[in-house]
Amino acid sequence: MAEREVDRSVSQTVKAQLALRDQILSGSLRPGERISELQAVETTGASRTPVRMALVRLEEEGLLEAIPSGGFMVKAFSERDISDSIELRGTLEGLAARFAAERGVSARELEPLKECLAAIDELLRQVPISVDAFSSYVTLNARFHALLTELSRSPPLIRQIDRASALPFASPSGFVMAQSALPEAQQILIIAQEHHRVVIDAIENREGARAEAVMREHARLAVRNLRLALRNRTHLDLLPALALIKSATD
Amino acid sequence: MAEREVDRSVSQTVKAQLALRDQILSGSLRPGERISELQAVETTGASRTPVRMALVRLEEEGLLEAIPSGGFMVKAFSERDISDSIELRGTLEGLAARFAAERGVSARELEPLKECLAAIDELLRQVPISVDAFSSYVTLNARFHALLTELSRSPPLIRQIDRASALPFASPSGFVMAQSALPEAQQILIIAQEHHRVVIDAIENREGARAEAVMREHARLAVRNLRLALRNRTHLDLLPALALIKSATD
DNA sequence: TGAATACGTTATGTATACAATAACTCGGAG
DNA sequence: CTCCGAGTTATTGTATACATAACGTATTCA
Repeated sequence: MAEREVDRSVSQTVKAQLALRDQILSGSLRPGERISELQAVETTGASRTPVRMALVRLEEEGLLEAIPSGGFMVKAFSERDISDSIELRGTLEGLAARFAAERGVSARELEPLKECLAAIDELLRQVPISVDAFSSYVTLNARFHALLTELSRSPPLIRQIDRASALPFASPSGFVMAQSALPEAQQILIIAQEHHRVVIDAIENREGARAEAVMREHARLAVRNLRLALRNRTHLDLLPALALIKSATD
Repeated sequence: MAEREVDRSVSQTVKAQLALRDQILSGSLRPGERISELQAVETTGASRTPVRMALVRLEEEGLLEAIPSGGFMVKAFSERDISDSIELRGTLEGLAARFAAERGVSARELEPLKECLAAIDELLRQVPISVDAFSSYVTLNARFHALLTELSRSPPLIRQIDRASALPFASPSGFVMAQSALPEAQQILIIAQEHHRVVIDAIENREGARAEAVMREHARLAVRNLRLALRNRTHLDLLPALALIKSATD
């Protein structure tokens, strides 16, 4: 064995996967760029076998694309790919909300959602919102969406939503950060929070159709805001996740 | 190198993946059963590295589940998991139909869909439908759904639908075969065909909401029929794909 | 001078050896 | 008789060596 430093706390495969994902999302690896296994071995510290397993997982996750002649490259996305992904996720979350409403949710299960809601309310009281508060918002928002998804009690649906969220631009942190650069950010967040409130209310009152509708509207709001953010390209360098957008790199 | 027979026409990884998937779907490997790598090496003819890559892919595909202590087991599904997956797929196909309607589709692009429709009409003229005709129907139906999905022109959505369809019970062949055992099969297929007709009409007339609604109804029909099929357990041994249902194995 | 082919280099696909961990069994003690 | 523990075995995780295919470069021929 070489002088390789082996971290036994997590598996080499997971370590490599996280490291490579970071490199992709941070923009170290550009869209369309081929990923060299040897290079990945050096940067991640794992050997080729776990690196290859990580590459396969990232391909299935949608961040990488297999090259026919062999190997993998960083996938490139169009602006429409991204807005479609957001709408897709909203559609799935709408289904989750409807399932939750139709199948019934106890007050105890709604408790953490309401706590999340209250915490976000607290943050939004700041005008204008600080960068730190925005960072907290991103975390809380992600937590809210994850909890809501769980309420569906449908493992296949939860799994699929996780997949849809794996695409970074569709993840809360992705598009919420995009919105943070906008002057309209505060107003947007207030509307989004209103959606959160309505979906909980609809679930409590077992109104499946209303719960579904508001989550879809929530996604449409996000799509509109993404478009706005992409028009204001001046702020886009703040958004590493959006480095994946093909057209932005040209 | 041992006396191993190496088939160089396809990659060992793909070969192993196909072989293992077959074993799972055919019921050779039962739900909850642990998959031994060594055993998989023997049955697939590939070595451990490609076998492991195949296992990772099948896990991402949803057929396998990682065991915390290491290795993989065949995933087990409840009846609700399956009906949820069908509804999930219907929801995604509804979105695809809406995208197609809203974004517009040329007559030329609709041509293959209409050919598919006509071919199915031809099959359904037989009363009662033969087993061979049913087999053809499964193929044609899968083709119709695939073509419809393509019309959305949304790579992320197409990808996600493929994923949702990877779960065999949600795939056309899976649940359509389940329906084939039912005495009501013929009537069901006629209604399903009517849905196909409506969605094409809606797309032609650029009625997004109607296109989406009919695909969702299409899925709800499938869910109802799956429930019917599961009540008639006498026919279920004909349906290897449904061997994945947890409760059916008890 | 340009194009095509052959050769060399590099990177991926595959196989296997080695290491570490988890499960199982057997034995002993309470 | 049961429960706990140590040893052993089997299986997975990791590393690396080898095979093969693709790409780039250089040289030669037209």
